[in-house]
Amino acid sequence: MVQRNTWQRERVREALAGAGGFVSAQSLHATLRDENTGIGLATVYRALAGLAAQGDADSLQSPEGENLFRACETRGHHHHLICRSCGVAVEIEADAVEEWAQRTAAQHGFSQAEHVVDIFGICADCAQARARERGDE
Amino acid sequence: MVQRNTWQRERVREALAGAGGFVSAQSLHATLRDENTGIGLATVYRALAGLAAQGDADSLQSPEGENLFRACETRGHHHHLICRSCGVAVEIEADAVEEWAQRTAAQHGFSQAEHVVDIFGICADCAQARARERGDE
DNA sequence: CTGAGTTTGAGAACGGTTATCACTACCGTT
DNA sequence: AACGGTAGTGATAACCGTTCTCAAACTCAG
Repeated sequence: MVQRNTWQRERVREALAGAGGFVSAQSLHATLRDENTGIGLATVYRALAGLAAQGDADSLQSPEGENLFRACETRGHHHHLICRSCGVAVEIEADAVEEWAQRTAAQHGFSQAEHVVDIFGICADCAQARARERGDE
Repeated sequence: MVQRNTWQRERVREALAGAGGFVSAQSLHATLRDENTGIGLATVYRALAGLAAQGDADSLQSPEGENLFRACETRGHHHHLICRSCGVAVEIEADAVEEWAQRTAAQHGFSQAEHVVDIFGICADCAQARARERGDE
């Protein structure tokens, strides 16, 4: 099986890179649809799965159960600080946490430890925007 | 709105406590169905959501996107070390991680930080069981 | 250019979760 | 103990994100 290059895959890669933060496959598909590319939803899912598999994209589950993807600058293992409001994500490295996870797993006799460490919050911009809106509720 | 006590909710609570590790709403429903309780799926979901809301149960998303629930001994915020193979879960406290999460969020201007920190691995028992099976692959 | 074989895209299928709604059962009041 | 307002229940449909299906289109080595 030889992987072939198609313009669709390339567009998905571009769209992902252009998104900036984490985006769902659905919204990525919507974006591409707006550009009249006619790319199918299934293709977007396939492309994203491929990108994630080769490490060009990072994926995580949102609290709502959606899979979110992001083009990753930092190859390899790292974590994210994600804005619940606008989706912007900051890549964070946490050697201390890596170490803690391994140590904790070992202490309890667990092997092959993997961990999920992500922080969700409201970024400074969104916090300001919200402060301005205050007064409705 | 006054919360009423029903035997269904009680059965869900018992079943959850009896499960030991993390279980999905679906499998909990299946278990209860096997006992000829006739409890509906919707009721199981409602009961679990209620338990989770009052802090009597803890929920997390499995990598497959299911919501898993577990009766929690430790009230309040804590994390889990979960066996990928048998589902058994160990409650872990990680003040250092809490602190790290808050600090990291603050450093990047994020507020209202929540975090997801869970470790998945293979527990000692399952690791042994697997070692015994080795030779197939 | 040609042909084998991968990829695509529309829609169906799927699995988990939530909403709907008529009916039931809980529980404070009488 | 009977009553009645109302929260809870359960069968089913609706929903939503994701994956599968399959004929047609496209890619690329030869």
